Amino acid sequence: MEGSPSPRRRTGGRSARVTQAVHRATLAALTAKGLAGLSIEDIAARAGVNKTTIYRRWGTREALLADALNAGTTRQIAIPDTGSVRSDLAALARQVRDTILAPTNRNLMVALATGAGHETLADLGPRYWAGRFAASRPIVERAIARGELPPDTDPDTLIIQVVGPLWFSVFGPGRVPDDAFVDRCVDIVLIGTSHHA
Amino acid sequence: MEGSPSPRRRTGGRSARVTQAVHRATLAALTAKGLAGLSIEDIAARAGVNKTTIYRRWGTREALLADALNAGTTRQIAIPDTGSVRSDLAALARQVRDTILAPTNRNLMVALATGAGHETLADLGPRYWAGRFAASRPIVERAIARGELPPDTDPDTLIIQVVGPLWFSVFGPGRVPDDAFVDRCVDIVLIGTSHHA
DNA sequence: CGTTGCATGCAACGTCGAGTTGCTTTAAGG
DNA sequence: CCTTAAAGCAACTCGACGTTGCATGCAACG
Repeated sequence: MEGSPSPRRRTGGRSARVTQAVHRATLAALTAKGLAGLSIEDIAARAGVNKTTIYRRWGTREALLADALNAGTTRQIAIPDTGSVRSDLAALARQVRDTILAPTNRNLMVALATGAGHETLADLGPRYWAGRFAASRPIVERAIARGELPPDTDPDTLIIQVVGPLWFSVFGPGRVPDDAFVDRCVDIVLIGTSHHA
Repeated sequence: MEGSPSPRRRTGGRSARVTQAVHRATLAALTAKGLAGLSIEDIAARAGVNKTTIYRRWGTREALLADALNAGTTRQIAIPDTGSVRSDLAALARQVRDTILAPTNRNLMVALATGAGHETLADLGPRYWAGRFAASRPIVERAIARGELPPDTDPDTLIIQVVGPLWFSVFGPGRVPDDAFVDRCVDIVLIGTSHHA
């Protein structure tokens, strides 16, 4: 069994174009209408593709979402490297704030949080965040190397503590963190981390 | 016009029972299935009520949700008063952590965040959080009175900074904050706040 | 350059839940 | 006990979902 010659699958040209268009359309629809009210027919219309194509290639809405998010969140982000932890973190924090304030990304974050229950979408959040943390980690590592932070500082924990308040204030009470608040978040964590050892 | 005698509305007995049953059923359905996949027919079935009743009394799913949440989130929470900020905040933080870890409340939080866009649901989040902050504020005020915190400390900001990392780590990367992490969040903010002045 | 057959487009269909409507039944308010 | 607001019930329309059969197009291979 399986001895048959590889069945000549078609990955180039049109198929690739369709895949890309559908991925884009899925993310667009997701950020526009949120996870609820995300219909395959809508996505098909946005992508300029027939709905049967989507049904045949992805089957369920969840599978499509998972695939689109995996393909879409691979884009890299610029991590600041200014020479000091304080300004690095401040820049990162402002960047995070601006990101989560944009309605587009808001819906995406909420969708990731919502998907934590679903079988198919459960690992999307962790996967996404693993990428973000991996990218941000150097900030802390450089700081440790410079002697600005204790050597046993855990990068991920520190980042969570800086970014957490911003995140919460936006997604919880719905406040818009101003620059002063952002800087305060950075300072408090730096002071607290240094004095903790 | 409007001179007619008050039209004898019927709020007692059956109507009240129906209202309560529907409210309960709505919250149950919400926490069970999330905001997506929240159908009026399902709610009607859970409440043991005919769906036409719901359609006639509330009209849209959003209006029903708004009403049910407003009625449901009025329940009070116990705010710790142990004699020191540190243990007060630690107790509060653990309480928050346990709350957001329960799938039931998870869905509710996500629903509140999701509703930020909708016209009808937009003010539910802020309203809910205003209640929580009002309840938690005394912890900080007592601390200031005791001289444990600088007099110009803003209670809401401090609470955001303590709770934020917990919230983020649960709803973002999906980590489960252990007691050590929770305590660390409290300590860092207290140290940072004291040294900041 | 021609052939093959995989992937897509297209159209029609069955199914199901949402939401509506007219009428009947129950029970609150007097 | 009477009136009538409010709830129940049944049937209906409508639209979106998802499926299926067939025609078309184009990538892969000779």
